[in-house]
Amino acid sequence: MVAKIQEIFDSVDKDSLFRNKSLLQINHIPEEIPHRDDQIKQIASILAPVLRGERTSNLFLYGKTGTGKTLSALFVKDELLKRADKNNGPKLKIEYLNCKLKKVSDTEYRILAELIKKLGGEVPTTGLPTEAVYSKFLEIIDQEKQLLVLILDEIDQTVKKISSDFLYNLTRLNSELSKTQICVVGISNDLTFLEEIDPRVKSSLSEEEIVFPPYNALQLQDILAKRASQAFKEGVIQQGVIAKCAAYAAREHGDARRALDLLRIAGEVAERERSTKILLKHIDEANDKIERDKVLDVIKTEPKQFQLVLYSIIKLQENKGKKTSGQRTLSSRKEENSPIFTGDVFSFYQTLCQSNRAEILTQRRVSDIIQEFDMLGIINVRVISKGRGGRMREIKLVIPPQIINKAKEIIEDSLNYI
DNA sequence: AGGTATTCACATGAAACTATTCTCTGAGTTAGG
DNA sequence: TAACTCAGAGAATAGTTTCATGTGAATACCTGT
Repeated sequence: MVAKIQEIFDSVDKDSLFRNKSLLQINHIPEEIPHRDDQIKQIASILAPVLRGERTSNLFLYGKTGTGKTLSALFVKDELLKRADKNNGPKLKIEYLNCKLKKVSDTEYRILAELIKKLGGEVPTTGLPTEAVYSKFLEIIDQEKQLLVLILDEIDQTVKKISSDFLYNLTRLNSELSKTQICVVGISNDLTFLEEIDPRVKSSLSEEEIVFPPYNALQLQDILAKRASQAFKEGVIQQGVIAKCAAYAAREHGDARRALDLLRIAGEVAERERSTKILLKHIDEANDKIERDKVLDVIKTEPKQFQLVLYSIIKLQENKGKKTSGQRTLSSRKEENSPIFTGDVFSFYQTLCQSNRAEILTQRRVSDIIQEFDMLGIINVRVISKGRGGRMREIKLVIPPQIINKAKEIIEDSLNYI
C-alpha cells in the first residue's frame, strides 16, 4: 500500500507535464503582454503626468472579459511605480481594487473600507455611519502631499448595485482635498455602461477612453504559445492543441483568460490520465470539466431556497419530457421539450416546500430567484406573452443531462440535512 | 372586416420590514489606594 | 477613583415581504359597410 502511494507521489513529480504551472494561473502577470502595445502606450501616455506630480485626466478602459484590461493597467501601474521610485519625485500611490470581489462588492461602504485598508488604515466591517468612513478616507489620503491613482476594476458591477453617486463623489473629492490629488482609472466589461450612467459623472469620469478589442484566434494562439512554452515541459503538447484552444476561446469573444484556463485544465486532465502528451481530446475533456465544475459549484453553494426552486425546475422538466413523449402520437406537432412557466415552478415549489417543512417564499421572490438562475447560466429564460393567457417566463434548463443527475443528488443530499 | 378595449398572469419596481452583525457609549460594578 | 463589564442605541447588510404599477398579445366587443 505504502509503496503504491509512494509510486503515485513519485509519478506526480517525474511525469509532470508542467514546468511551472503558475504561469497559466489567471493571476499571473507576465513580463510582456502581446498585442496590447497600443493600449499600453495610450494608458502610459495619459498617466505619465503623475510622474511630474500633476493630476491626470480620469481614464476609462473598456473591453470584454479576458481582453487584457486589468493586465495592462497593472503593468502600467508597476512601471509607473518603478519610475517614480527612481525619479525620487513627488509621492505617488497607485491602488488597484477589484470591485467585484465578494468582500468588496455591492456597497459604497465596503469599497471605501477596502481602500482604506489598502492605504494602511483600519475600518470596522459594520457599525459605522458611511459618512464617518468617508471622512476617515479623506483624512488618510490627505495626510501628506501625494498623488493617488485609483484603479477600479469592474466598476460597472458596483454602479449597477449602488447608484453612480459614488463615482460622482469620488471624482469631486479633489475639491475637498488640500494636499492630495486623486485620479480614477475605471475598468469595465460592459460596453454600454457609460451610456447608462449619470451624464455629470460621465463627463468628469471619462475624460479619456480606451477600448480593448477582443483577441482574434491568431493573437490568442500567439499568447498561448508564449505562455505554454514556459509553463509546460518541452514536447508535451501535441501539434494543434494550441490552435484548438485558441479557436475555442476565440469563439467566446476572444477571452484569453478562458483560453489559458482551458490549456491548464487540459494539462491537468492529461496528467491525471498518465498521458505523456497533451492531446486534442484533452481539450474537449477540459472544456466539459470547466463547464461541469462551474455549474455544480454554483449549485452546491446556493442556499436551500434556491436549491428548492432549481429542484422544482429539474423535476418539472423531467415530467414534461415524459409526458410529451407519451403524447407524441396524439399531437406530433408539439415541440419536443415543451417549456416550463413561472406558475408551474411556483406551484411545484410550494408543494415541495410543504413536504420538506421548509418556509414558502412569495411568488415575487421566487420570480427573482428564477431570474438569478438565468444570470448564472443554469437556466434560459425568456419573457413571453400568451395573449389572454397571461405573461410569464418561459424557462429552459440548459445544463447538460449528465450533470442534471449529479445536480439532483447534490440537492437531495443537502435537503436531507435539514 | 377592421378597429378598440379587456384581460390574463405574471413581470418589474419601490419601499418597508426582519434578523443579524458590528461599533460606540455611558451606567453600573469592581478592585485597589 | 481608575479600570472593567455589559446592556442598549445606532448603523449597515442580506433577504425577504408588501404594495403598486407595467405589459404583450390573444380574445371580446363594437362599428359601420
